[in-house]
Amino acid sequence: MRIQELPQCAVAVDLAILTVREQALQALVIERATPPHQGVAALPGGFLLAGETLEDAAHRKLTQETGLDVTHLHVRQLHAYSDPGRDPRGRIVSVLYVALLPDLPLPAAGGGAATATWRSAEELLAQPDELAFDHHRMLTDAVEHARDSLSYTTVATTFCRPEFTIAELRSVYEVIWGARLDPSNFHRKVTRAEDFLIPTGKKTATDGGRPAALFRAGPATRLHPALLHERHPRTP
Amino acid sequence: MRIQELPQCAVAVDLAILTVREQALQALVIERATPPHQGVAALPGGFLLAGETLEDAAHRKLTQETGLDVTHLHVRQLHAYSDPGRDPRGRIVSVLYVALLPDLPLPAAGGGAATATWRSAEELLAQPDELAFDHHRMLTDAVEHARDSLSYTTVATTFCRPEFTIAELRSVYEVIWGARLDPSNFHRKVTRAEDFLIPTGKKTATDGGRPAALFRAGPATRLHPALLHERHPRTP
DNA sequence: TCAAAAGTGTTGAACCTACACCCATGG
DNA sequence: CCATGGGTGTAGGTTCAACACTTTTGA
Repeated sequence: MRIQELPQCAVAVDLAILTVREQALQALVIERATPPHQGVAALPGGFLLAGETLEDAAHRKLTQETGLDVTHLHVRQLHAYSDPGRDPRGRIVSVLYVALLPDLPLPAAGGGAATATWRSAEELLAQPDELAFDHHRMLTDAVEHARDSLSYTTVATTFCRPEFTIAELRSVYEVIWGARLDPSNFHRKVTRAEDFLIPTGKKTATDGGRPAALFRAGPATRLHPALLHERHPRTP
Repeated sequence: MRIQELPQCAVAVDLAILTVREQALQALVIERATPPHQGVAALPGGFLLAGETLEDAAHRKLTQETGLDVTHLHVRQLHAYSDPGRDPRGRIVSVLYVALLPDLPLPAAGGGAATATWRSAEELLAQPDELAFDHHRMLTDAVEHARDSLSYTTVATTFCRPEFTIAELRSVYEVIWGARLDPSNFHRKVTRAEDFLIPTGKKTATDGGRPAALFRAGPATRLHPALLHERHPRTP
C-alpha cells in the first residue's frame, strides 16, 4: 500500500488549559471567530503543521493563548478523538493536551486569542451543548484526569505559584475534589511525602494569624503514599 | 484557514497485544512483509480508513491478527506518536492501542498476519533496535501501562480465561510485576475487593493439592483498595 | 501417611481520622 | 488581651506484611 493512496486527514491539537481561580477549577475557552460554530465557546486548538510533533503544536498554541513560558508547566497528552463527524469541515483527528497552570495574570495573549476567558469547569460541564465540536467530552476527560492525578502524583503544585503555603496547596485539592480536608492531617501527609515539598525557610506576611511556611515543589512526580479522597465531617 | 490548505497526513493505529504465556508477559509481533523495515519485527498496525474511528480501526486490526471476538477484550487507547521522522514514507501520526488477552490459541489469524508470533516483552525491550519504527517506545509505554493498571484496576482478569483460580490470577501479577506475592495475603485482598471476583461455586480438578475455587471476573473496573507492589521476602 | 497446594488466623507495625491543643501573629 | 489561622500530639480504629497453621486433595 502506498501512502499516497491512503485516506488523508488533518490532525489537530486541542488544549484543556486548567487553573484554580476564585475557588473554582477553571478552563481557558475562546470564542470561535470563524465557522463552523462561529461565536461559540471552544477549547483553544490548532492544526498540526509540517515538521512539528503534537507536543510542539500543543506548546505553540499554549504560548499563543497564554503568553506564558511553557517550559515549567505541566502539559500532558491525554487522548485522541476521531469520530468521523466530529468536525463538519472534514476528517479531522484531534489530540487533546491538558495543561495545568497557576493562577497568574496572562501576559497579553497574542495571536487570535483576544477573546480567551476563564470559565468555571463545573459550569461548562453542566451545559453539554455550550462547547463546540466534541469539546464537552474533552473537558470531561481532562477534569477527570486532573482529579485522579491529584491522588497519585504531585501535579497539584503546578496549580500553585513557585512558592506557596500548605494552605494554598490544600485549597487546590479542596477545590478540585469539591471536599473539605482536615488542615492538620493534610499538613502532615504532604510534608511527610518524600520529595514532594521543599521548605524554603521563608514565611508569609500574615494577615491575621500565624505566618505560614513557604514551600517549593520538590522533584517527586509520584506521591507515596497516595492522598486519599477523604471527606471531612466538619463540612458546613 | 481552509482545510484543503492544511498539511495532510496519514493516521495509523498500532497495537500492543499483550498476554501472559509461559510465565512471561508476551507481545504479538509480526514480521514486516514490505518496506520500510522489510523483514523486521513490528507491532501490528494499519491505517485509519475513511469513516472509521480510531477504535474501529484498532478493533479491525485486532480481529485480523488474532481472529478473536474483540467485544470481551480490554482494548484501550494509550498515546499518539507524531515525530515527523518516525516513518520514512512520510508524515504518519500513529495512535497506540493496548489489548490484553488471555492465553488462548489464536484461531487461524487471517489477513497478512501469517507471521504473527508471541515474543517475550522483556526480551524485546532489552533489544532497543529489534522493533521497527518507534515501536520499542510504544511497547515500553504499553508494558508500563499494564504494570500500573494492575494496581488500580481489575484488568488482570482479562489475562485469564473466563473461569480462573486465584493462583492463576496471582501468577498474572507475579509475571507482570516480576515479583513473588504472598499467596495468603493475595487471596484475602482480591476476594475482599468488592465486585472484583465472583465465585462460581466450582472447583478445579486438582493435580496434587487441594482443589482451588473457580471465579469469574466481576463488574468492577477500579480496585478498592489498590493492590500494592509488595515484594515478598521469601523470594529465592 | 506424605507432599502439595488452597485457604484461615493472628500478631505487631504502620498508617489514618478525628480532635485537643499549642504557636505566632495582627488588632 | 483576643481572634485567627498555622502547626503538633495523640488515642482509637483500620489495614497490612509476615508467617504459623489448618484443610483438602493425589499418590
